[in-house]
Amino acid sequence: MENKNRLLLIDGSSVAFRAFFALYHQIDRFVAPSGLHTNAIYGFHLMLTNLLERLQPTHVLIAFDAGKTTFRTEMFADYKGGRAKTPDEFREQLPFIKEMIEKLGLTHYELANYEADDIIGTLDKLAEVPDVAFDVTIVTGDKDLIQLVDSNTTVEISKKGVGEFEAWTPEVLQEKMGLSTAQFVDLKALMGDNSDNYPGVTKVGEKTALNLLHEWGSLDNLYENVDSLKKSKMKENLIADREMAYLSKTLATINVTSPIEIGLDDTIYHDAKQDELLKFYDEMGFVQFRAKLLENSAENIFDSSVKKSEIEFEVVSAENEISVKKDDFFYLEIFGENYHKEEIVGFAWGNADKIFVSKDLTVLSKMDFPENTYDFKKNRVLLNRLGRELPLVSFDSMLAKYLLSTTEDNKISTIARLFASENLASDDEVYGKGVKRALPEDDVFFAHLARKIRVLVETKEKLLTGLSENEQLPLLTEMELPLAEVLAKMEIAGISAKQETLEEIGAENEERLSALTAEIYELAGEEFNINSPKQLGVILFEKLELPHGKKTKTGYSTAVDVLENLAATAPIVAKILEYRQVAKVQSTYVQGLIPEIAADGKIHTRYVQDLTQTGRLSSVAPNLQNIPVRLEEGRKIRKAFVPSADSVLLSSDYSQIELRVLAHIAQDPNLIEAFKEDQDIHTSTAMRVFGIEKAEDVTPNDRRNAKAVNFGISYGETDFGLARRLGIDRKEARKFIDMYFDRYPEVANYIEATIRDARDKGFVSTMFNRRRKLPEINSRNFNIRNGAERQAINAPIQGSAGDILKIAMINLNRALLAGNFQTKMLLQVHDEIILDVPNAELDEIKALVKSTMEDAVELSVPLKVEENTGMTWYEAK
DNA sequence: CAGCGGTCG
DNA sequence: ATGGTCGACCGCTGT
Repeated sequence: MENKNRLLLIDGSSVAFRAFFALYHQIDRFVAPSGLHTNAIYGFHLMLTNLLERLQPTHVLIAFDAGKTTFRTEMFADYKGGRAKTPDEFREQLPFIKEMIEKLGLTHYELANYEADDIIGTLDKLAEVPDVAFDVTIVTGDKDLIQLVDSNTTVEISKKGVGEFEAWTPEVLQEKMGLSTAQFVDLKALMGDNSDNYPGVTKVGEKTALNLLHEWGSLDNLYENVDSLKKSKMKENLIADREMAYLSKTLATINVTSPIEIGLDDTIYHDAKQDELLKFYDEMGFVQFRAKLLENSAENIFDSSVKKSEIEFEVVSAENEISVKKDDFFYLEIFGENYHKEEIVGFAWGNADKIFVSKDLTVLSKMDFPENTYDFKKNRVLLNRLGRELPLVSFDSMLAKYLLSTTEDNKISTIARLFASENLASDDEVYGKGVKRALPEDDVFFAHLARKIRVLVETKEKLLTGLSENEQLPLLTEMELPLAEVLAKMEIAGISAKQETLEEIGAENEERLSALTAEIYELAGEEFNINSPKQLGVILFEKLELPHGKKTKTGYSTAVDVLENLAATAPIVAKILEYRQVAKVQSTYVQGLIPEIAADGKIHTRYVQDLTQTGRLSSVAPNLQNIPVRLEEGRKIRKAFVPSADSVLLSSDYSQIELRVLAHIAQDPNLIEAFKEDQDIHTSTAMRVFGIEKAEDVTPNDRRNAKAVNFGISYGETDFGLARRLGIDRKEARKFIDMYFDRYPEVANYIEATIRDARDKGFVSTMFNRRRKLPEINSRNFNIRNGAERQAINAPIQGSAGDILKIAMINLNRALLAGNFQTKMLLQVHDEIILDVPNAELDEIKALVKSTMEDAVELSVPLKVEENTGMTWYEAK
């Protein structure tokens, strides 16, 4: 297999046509400076780069149809007749596609009187010479070429979009249609081809044709035995259309001996013609491709010899005098992500005139730090480990970029791609990936660090301008930056976790797991891996023949809702559910958390501040925002989290913050009233939606239904989803939702207005101007568009709630400092804060936290905070 | 590395 | 008719 030649054959005509329609909806966005439409050119390029990267071919040929008339039209005048005229916007792009192919270092070819298919078939045949050993991949939009699949040839049919292909091999053909390669043409002979406009046999479509071939094996054999068919309309049609069937077969058959004037050697994949390609991209207005090409990287698929622009820097060590200007940028480098553990491997600072780099950590203990950085929180934690307190900066490029757009990551190389004049190689490219990751030679390493500084310096103004245009500057300077300082403090503090407690739980779990395993094997009658959904599916739904519900892409679903329906009738299922519960706690929370306890007996999570689409935080290594609470089984884990000496844990959480935010944003009078009067919101909704007069007449079931509706609304839930979740009739669910909107009309208006606004502007905003872009909101794909609409409804609600807690944390941090308290914030879990409170401060702190959180912002409804204390996190809930 | 499953708000 | 609830992280399996 190794060193094999790989030939990629592309049906250029059909792929270009696909590309044209894939991006047709955005045709007005794809216009070159000259006015030429470029959607097909652009899409073709995308498909091409995708294929080249994935398949790594050594030889490539892109074949095109030569013109309207071919040998096939001579045989059958109507061949490809009746087709709609190709759109002018498409035809005008074809010459440019061919030009682009040449500049990319690839070959295209067309031949008078023959179709692209025939060129491809002929080359495919040439590549079959035994000792040349080619792997051939054919890419097309047209199923006809499937007739070429064999052990060396795969045919990929382009599906939706520009990146999706369906691979056909002899095995796939057998599996999907029950046909051999040779039978494929007979299929076309019988069923004809609508788009090529040859009819095959009257009234015979794919289904009938397949049945006939499965029975008779081939067209020839079918016609040899046609008389023995029992009398039917189909028999008459077969006999009457015999000639047309054979003509169709001829038309469908690809000519693999076309008189082409090129050979395999002409298709060798050369390097791109860089300068010409750049010029071409400029003409087309392809900024992204241009940037990608300029990105001087090993990964660059065109050419790895792109010149990097020079970078100047000075290497500094402890003996040197250290010069830092206030408005310099600085940047600390570590290998890996976990700045609580990893060492600083280098750092840099500077401005547009002068950049300094160093590896000497003693420099860090002496230098003053400037006011601009990238990822303040990381720098604060790293320097804290060196015993230095990094003063708060005034600008953080990572946070600025995150606020501007959450669609991409916020790496410096990404910032460069979007905002700088020149791209920056990614860390993976410079340092290597996985086991190969290593510190490069000093000159390479320092140059990379210096380039990072150069990008940060160059892009600051653009980022600031962007924020200012969006009215997001306060979000950076008054929210994310001060928050970064608070989060750093929390991460550094960590939360004490008792390994013994986890081990005790672990030992218990192990015993239960082995007992459960034995019982499950007994009930199954054999041993298998209970953790494998695949093996489990076979046991439950094949061996034990339990009724299977939904299926997944890879087999039967064994998800909890499926199993719960079976638990009552099948004892093994109940045991499996119990096993799953224990196994989850054991692997993720016992075995997962123990190694995360640091030498100081604490767990130091990292809050990722620049990730979520809505503005929430996330927590990693470990995630302390999903410690079990719902089921007692897992909730025990919380017993391992304890306060420091002479202190307690205080947990303060906002009650119903998202619904309160919804009430405020939507300005719905009924919802506002309910919260103002401090009614139980689910009971209140039950009364309004179900028309119940007195609160005491609301049954637990009514309240449960109302609660489901309340939550579902802010997610944009449909009647189908609500019905499934509540186990009720879909019609009834519809009634609930309609009644809800009737009783809370402004909520209905909010949803409608938000979606309209999103369509209009392409993004939605929180109360504090945090944005979420929604590029899919105008998608023509029903599912994608609906998904974006639900995100549009939810993001301002979830995001505003997140913003409010961030404000509360900042204010609380200030209040704790001002009051000189020893109390420490430890954790944040989306709507709650967990604090370590010395007993002596408890009363005062409880009041302070509550008021700070409740007064974080003034809404049309009051914010309400509930508190719990305990000697473990388990008790403080 | 993707897919499944499960944990949280 | 379609598919049908938002936002996250992590462990295990199987290729």
